[in-house]
Amino acid sequence: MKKLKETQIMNSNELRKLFLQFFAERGHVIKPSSSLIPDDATLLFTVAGMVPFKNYFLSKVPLTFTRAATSQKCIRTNDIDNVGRTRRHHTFFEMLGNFSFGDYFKEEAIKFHWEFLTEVVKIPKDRLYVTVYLEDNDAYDIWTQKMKIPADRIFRLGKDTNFWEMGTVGPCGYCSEIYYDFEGGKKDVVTGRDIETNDDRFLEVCNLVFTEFDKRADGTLGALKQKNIDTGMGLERLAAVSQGVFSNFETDLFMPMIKDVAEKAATVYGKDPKTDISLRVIADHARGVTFLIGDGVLPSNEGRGYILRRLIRRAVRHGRTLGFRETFLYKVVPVVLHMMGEAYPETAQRKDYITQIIKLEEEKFQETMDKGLEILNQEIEMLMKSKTAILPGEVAFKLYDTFGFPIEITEEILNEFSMSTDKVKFKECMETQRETAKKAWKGMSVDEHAVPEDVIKNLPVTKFTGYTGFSEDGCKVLAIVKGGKKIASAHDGDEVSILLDKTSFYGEGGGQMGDKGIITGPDVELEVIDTQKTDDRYIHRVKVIKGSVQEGNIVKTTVDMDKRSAIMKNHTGTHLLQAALRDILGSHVEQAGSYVGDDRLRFDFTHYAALSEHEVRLAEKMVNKWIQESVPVEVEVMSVEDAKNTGAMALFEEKYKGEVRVVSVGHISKELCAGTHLHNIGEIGLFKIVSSASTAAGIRRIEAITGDASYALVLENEGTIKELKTVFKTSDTNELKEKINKMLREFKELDKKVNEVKKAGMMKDVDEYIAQAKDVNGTKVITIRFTDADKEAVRALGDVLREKMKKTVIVIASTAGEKISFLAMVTDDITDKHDASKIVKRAAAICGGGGGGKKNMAEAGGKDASKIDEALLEVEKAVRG
RNA sequence: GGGGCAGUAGCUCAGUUGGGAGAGCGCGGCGUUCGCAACGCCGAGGCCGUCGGUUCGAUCCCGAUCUGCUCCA
Repeated sequence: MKKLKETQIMNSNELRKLFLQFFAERGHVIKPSSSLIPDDATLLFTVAGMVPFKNYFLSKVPLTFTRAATSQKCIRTNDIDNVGRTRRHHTFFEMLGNFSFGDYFKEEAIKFHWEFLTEVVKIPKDRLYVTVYLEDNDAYDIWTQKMKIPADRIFRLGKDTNFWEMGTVGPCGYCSEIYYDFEGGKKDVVTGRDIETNDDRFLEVCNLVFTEFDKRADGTLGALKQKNIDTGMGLERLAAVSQGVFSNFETDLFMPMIKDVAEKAATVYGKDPKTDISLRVIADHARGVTFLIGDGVLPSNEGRGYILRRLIRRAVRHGRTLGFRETFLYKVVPVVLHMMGEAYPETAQRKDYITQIIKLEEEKFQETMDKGLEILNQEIEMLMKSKTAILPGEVAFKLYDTFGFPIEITEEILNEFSMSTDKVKFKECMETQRETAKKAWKGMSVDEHAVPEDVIKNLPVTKFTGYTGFSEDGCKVLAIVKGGKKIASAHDGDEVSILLDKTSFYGEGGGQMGDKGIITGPDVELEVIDTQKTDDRYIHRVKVIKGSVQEGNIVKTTVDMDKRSAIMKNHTGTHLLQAALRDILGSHVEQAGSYVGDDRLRFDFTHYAALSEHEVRLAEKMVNKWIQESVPVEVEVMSVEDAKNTGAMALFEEKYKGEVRVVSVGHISKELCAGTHLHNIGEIGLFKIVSSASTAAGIRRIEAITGDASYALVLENEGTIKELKTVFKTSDTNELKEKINKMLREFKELDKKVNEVKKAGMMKDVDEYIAQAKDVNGTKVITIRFTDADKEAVRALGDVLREKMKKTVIVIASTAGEKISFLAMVTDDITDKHDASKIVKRAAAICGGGGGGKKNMAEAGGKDASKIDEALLEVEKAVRG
């Protein structure tokens, strides 16, 4: 390992701080790292530093600042298989970035970064190379003329590396990158191709993106309204350069975990390439899972939770190659947070919770592994018997696909038996699975009620007036949309979406469902079925009941008051429930989703164990106690910073909006929330929890009702009990319980007795039946007829007879209501001559039925009861042959 | 969103040409024993996830649905 004397060695905490400080001094607003879960449904994770600023770049929100800088935590899993094998691939990483929204452009961006790298981090200039886009003369000139970079250190490269675009259309632009030369001081000639391909030697330290174009659908480039700067400098790479190590993993960001895990596995990093990979994977994934859980992701079978689960399982799997057989990953969390706690105090605070979740998931994976091992061992046994050494690929795939047993472990174990698996076939199975999933995905239909983006973008933000009132007069119709297209007017019976300049209808958001109600105009009446919200534009889904409506009309919005007030009761109730749960279970309880409707409320929250009956009752009791105190609800509008200072709970990621609403209920609860709330919690009435369940490991769900709904439930329950009391002829509830219990007990006993008596009744005649036996060609035949006999008793009788007799055919016919059933038995000594199944079939056929069974015992049914005797005679014929 | 597997006693599970619901552990009682461990004997405990279809008859076959596990997106 080559130490670079010239570069000042700095630890990553210092580097992060210096970067932000550097840009703060240059007029940038420093934003805290946004959550790994972006406020953007199209993205699974925050994959780059610019993600939280997406709406700024797209001019979707008004700018309150034009320069910003962040150290942003990111997750990328697209080339997860490379993690651990290379020096640079990570799932979790931090991106240092500075951004300009229509403020400074190329020159400053270049100057800032050059200055930061050479003067703050003190990287020698002769170790740095620069790239620009082929046609970007501006950037080229800035580098050569203003920055005085020799021309032989600048390369013009193509689209792959130096042109940035977000998708097929939209903002895009040229990039300029700065590379670090690990082998600086060599006298050889460096070419652009070296920079592109020799990543052992040249490391991209930062990427400066100059967004100035708007790519149209036809591929041509237009000018963007505002020119933006988006830069990214990987902290891990910067640390490697500053600390003079080739691999990111050898920096202080990873070594503590690697050392810790190596020590516990009784090995040393650098000893064996195979264990080194595992150590790196674990160090990397430990960071990823810590922050994912810290940001509220929980292991599950889909979406983000699934990625998290995969990371945990990959790490555990690599732990196995290091020799761990017990849980170990959760013990790495404190090491991660020891390093990162300074920069991410909120995550460090949740250490116990994160540890707990990982431990649970590790244990769960242990279970699925045990299960898989069992199956694999059976397969191996079969292979040994058949003297083959190759496990079919389909079997390996099934083990993986159905039972979640990792293919690597399958291979590892097979190896111990000098066996292998058909990996080609395995991959084939994987591919078909992938394709079928993709095909099914394409079949998704687009929402026909969706309002196209260009309509939204050209309208002003809707003013919501519904916090204070239910109806609003003088609202102007700005757009009417049907089937994804803007239309001029809508008429009787039409179902359309309508956008207004202001409205009293709440658009679905923050778990609270959208309002319903009516919109009326001079000669129109619209029924509002639902209200949605996109980029702060409220979309009313309406049905035209009467008349017609057109753009420019002035209308009045009137929310369905009964429904809305039920929603408000449920929403304020949800806040109280959360407060109670945090009080009872602990501060790790956090909202993991919610639904606030007019019928009920549903609250999902993080908690590692199922709630006991007692805890549920306790929460309910606590909420009701508060309600009886009739505490007023206060709403304050303030800046995000002020809100945080008051200690309000931010349920969701702040959205870089100027102002937020803080909803507080006395000393009980204080949350950032855009929903509609009551004036006083006393209005809730009775708060009743109706169910407590789990939706995934580590996540619980409580459903509750309030107001009229909970009162209705009480009435209903009361009615049921009253009815029961009438039936059981008692007026006392305790007596009712006793009576029911007593009755159940008695019924069971009676049922038993009746069966016994029936059985005994049949049994007492056993000797008589035996005496009745007819001899048919040397075989005895016993036929019996019962009415209303118990099936079990009939069988018992048959058993007794069969045991007592030899060379005998027994057929018992019995009726139960309309139906007839036959039971035929043949003693074991003559099953070679007579078949109970055949006999019973012949007999049942007479009565219009069929049946069958085994040779010594068979059953059949029939319909025509008048022919039972005839059927029994048929038995004799059958025996006769 | 799509596919695979599973759902049977308190727990872990077995149960095929569709025809009498089982084992082990645990629990209760009795016994051998000074006592414990151990063993033996007896016993309680089941709408075979839910609903529908086929059938004379379904734990079993078919369909739907719910729940859990798992892979893919």
